[in-house]
Amino acid sequence: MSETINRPGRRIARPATVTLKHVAERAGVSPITVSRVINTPDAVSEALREKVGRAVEELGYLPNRVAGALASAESRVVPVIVPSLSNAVFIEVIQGVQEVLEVAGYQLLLGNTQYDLQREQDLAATLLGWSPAGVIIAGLRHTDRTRAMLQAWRRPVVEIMEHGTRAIDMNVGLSHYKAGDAMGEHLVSRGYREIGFIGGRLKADYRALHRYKGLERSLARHGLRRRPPFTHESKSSPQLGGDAFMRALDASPDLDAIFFANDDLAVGAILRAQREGIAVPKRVAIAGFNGFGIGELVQPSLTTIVSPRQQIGQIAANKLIARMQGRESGAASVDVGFTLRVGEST
Amino acid sequence: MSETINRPGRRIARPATVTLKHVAERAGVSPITVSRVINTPDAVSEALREKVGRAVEELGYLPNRVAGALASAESRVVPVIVPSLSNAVFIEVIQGVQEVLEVAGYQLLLGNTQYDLQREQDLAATLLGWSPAGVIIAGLRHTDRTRAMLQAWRRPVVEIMEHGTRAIDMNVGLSHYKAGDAMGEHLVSRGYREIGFIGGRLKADYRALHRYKGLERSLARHGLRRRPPFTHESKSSPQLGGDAFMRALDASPDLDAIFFANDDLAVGAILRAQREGIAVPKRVAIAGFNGFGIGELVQPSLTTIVSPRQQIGQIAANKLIARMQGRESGAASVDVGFTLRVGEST
DNA sequence: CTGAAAGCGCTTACAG
DNA sequence: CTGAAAGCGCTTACAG
Repeated sequence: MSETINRPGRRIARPATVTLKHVAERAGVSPITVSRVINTPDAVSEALREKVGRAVEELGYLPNRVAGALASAESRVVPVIVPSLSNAVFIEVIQGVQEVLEVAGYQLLLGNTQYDLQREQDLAATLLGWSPAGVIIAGLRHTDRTRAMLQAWRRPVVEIMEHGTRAIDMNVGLSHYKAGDAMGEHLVSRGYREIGFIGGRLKADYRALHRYKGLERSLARHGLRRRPPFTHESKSSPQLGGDAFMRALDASPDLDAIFFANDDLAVGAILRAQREGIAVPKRVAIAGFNGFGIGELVQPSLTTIVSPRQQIGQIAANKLIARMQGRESGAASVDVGFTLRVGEST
Repeated sequence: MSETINRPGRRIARPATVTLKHVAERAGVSPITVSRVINTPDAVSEALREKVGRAVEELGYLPNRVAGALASAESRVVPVIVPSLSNAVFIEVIQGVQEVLEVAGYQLLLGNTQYDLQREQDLAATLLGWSPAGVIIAGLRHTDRTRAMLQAWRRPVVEIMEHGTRAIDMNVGLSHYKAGDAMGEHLVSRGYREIGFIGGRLKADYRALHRYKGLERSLARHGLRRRPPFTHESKSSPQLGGDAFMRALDASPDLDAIFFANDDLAVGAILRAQREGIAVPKRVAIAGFNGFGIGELVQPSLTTIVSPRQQIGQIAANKLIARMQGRESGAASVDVGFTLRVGEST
């Protein structure tokens, strides 16, 4: 299956690939025509479609997307750059993006920054080298170079997860600050007065920090005590949530409610409380953020803020595709909002 | 930022991109040299590296990976084709793959077949068009054309999740049949005699079916009653697990143990049992498959089979990279095995 | 509806 | 350690 080609100044052994040219020869048409049959079948006669289709079949031709991308200066690939894959939130967003991209014939190129903005910058540089049709990237916060790079790039960019002004191009997300504030209001309205916050890596996960800040604002509004967050450095998990919960109660026995940075932690706390015989919400109330299904099943069920995760991915992908296809994509910035889901835990 | 180029038979408006040539001019060297500095910096003098590096900086040059891939007939991209993104198992596998690929400088191209082998075939055809360096694909079962396509392809392929003979190339996984058998043996040894199985979409998710078959074999060995599986058509979730659990007990009150196709379902059943006041394992034992962390936190803790998911991804990626770099990758086929984790639920 | 020519931005395989 | 020439497999922008 391998042939050696000899030409002046060149001698290479490449696997004998079936190319557009071979298909064209077989079908007795020009390569251009084959290209058309493949890319814009509607602009071509039925007879041609059939003739070329047969040649494609017989030769087992696989279009070389790389060559196509180089010639057209655009590939049907969309990088999705997220800070983490261990957080189910991003998985659901990716799912939403993937669903929509697939239907439109685009491929998803996965980038994981691990909450590191420098890594994000390197990743963005590499991924832009693929001439993608557009980019979806988590967050509004980037290095100056990343921003400059994406801004200078002349293709659609959607920043997701948080909603704000000053987006590079398009933006789909919600206000984490308002979400934290809303949870604060809920807890206060339920009569809780000694309210704490548990969350990890708040420097990197600044959206979680915004939720904390929102909570703080709400507490300040009611003249309640604002405590520093109980933090940790490992990635969130139910196990960690349970441990952090016990530590926090130990350190601050006066706490009567805890807002967790996410549902993973909060669900872990509820399960741990159950095991330890700590009454929730009687001894201490527990609240989360995300709205994962499991929160409705644990006992007591979890009060949490539901973010429309999959929807964020879908909207972002749809806006991207609209713009890539030259259609209008609606408002540049979309606030998808959030919902407070009150469970038994508060 | 856009220039119009006029040449015989051609007139296009393309954004003015900085290319290798521009960098070469700026640095006063040839494009080949720039290419070397970028791709094999060790094979180049310190002075050159600096000179070229400066030009790259000044011009904000981003290497065009598409052109590179076309010229070298290989891209530093690896498609990972999985049947689902809503199943955490595949997420963890993807995480493992991603970690390893990133370090080696490869990008992950995500493919989701939605448990549809025809879609898998189309996806594989498209993704091979990207001249990837290798392919990771879930399962040993594919359409004949997919198999033929991957077999004819002259680059490394790793089939993951299940272990078996007759792999296309390399294989990393475990025997789901043996896992089901092992769980059967465990349940029988605990004294359970009326053992059921709950799992969905067993035709598509044939690995879950293998676990059921393994259970059946174990039951047959002990002369115990083999029941048809309780199935459903929606995707697995704790919510669904709880519902299916109630339905199964309703339909077959004599059940004294249930093996769930996965931990999502089993955890849901445990939480539901708790709400309904059904004693686990006294009234009915519950077992799962996966080994997710949450299973250790629910009450009673879940007996399950732990599959090394992240490890599967890592091993697969490492084998791929070894082969792509021309190194030996060890055995073509790796059985990663599984562990029975006995909790309080059996 | 169909085709000839040129070019996309790199890398390869030599020679020096 | 460095460079000139050719080519990777497509698509674009015309003309017919």
